[in-house]
Amino acid sequence: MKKIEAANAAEMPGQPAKRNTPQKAAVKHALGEATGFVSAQQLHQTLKKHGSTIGLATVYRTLADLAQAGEADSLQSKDSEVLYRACTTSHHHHLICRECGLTLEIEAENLEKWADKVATEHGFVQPSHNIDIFGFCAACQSAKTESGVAK
Amino acid sequence: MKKIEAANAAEMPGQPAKRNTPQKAAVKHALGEATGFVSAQQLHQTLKKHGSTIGLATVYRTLADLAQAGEADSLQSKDSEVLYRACTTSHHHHLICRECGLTLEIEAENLEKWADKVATEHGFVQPSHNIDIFGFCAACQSAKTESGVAK
DNA sequence: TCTCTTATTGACAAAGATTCTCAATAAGAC
DNA sequence: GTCTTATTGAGAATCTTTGTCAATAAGAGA
Ligand SMILES: [Zn+2]
Ligand SMILES: [Zn+2]
Ligand SMILES: [Zn+2]
Ligand SMILES: [Zn+2]
Repeated sequence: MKKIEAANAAEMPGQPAKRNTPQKAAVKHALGEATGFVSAQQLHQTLKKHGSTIGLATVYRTLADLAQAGEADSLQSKDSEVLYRACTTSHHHHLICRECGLTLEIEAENLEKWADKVATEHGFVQPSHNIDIFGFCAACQSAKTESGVAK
Repeated sequence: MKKIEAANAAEMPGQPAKRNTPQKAAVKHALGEATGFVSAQQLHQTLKKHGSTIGLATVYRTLADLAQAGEADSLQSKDSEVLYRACTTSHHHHLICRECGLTLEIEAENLEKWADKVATEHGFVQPSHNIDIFGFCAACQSAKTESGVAK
């Protein structure tokens, strides 16, 4: 029969208690090692390549948890898959070419502050953000113009 | 045999000439009508509901074109689908609760300028951006704390 | 207006990504 | 150790997005 000793101190209406497992640690570590954004599938491959027998579903679950906990940021790739990045990684944003995919890293101290301030002002905690700028790079720009597809 | 009179003025190495079709117009219109972000599937449903016999693939293709042309912004939903929004819609950003999904609209004139400036400075044209802030709203925050799942 | 070339479309298949199911396993508390 | 149950892995099941291809119809030119 079930023990109903709930009132002690760490769960009740909320979610059940989380457990620490080597799988979660592995995903977290792998995400940290990765440079830039990576997909769940990629991480799974990497982990297996390093000997882990972790399941794909677990990678997805862990990544989703990390994102929800604000420990990872996610982004949508052109290839219709979700990419993740550890939040600790030197934080920066991207300027991406809609045509060729060229990506430049952007830093903006003020922006970081602004984002956190907005969140805080509205009573939100553990703020994080997704900021990406898109456009057509100089190269693709001229390529288009030259080929007559101009304006 | 093919006519090779290319050199006249509007295509050559680039893409073939685009054509205007009622389908494209319909998607564009539906996207404009929509309030906020919508998925390709949603738009397809809406269009069919309004009598259109447009194909799902066409909706996807058109949406992709619009996004590429900078006429629509896209965003990744929690439900792993891509959401689109007509660029004309009064532009603003979102502060989203990672727990309950509560979404607040954020406006920031300076930010818009900043984003466009960054793009321009790096030689990019037709700039657009995705800026979203995440966090846990006050309600979800206290809910967690109370339930002991706190920190 | 009539023709001709070919971009576009729609239905369906195919590919992928993400989630679900469930029996087996193993944290974590006692 | 023992017990409860969160977590896991494998595979099925879903679902979103893309590719295929014959049929259709813009748009340019006659
Ligand atoms: Zn480019
Ligand atoms: Zn930032
Ligand atoms: Zn909330
Ligand atoms: Zn903006």
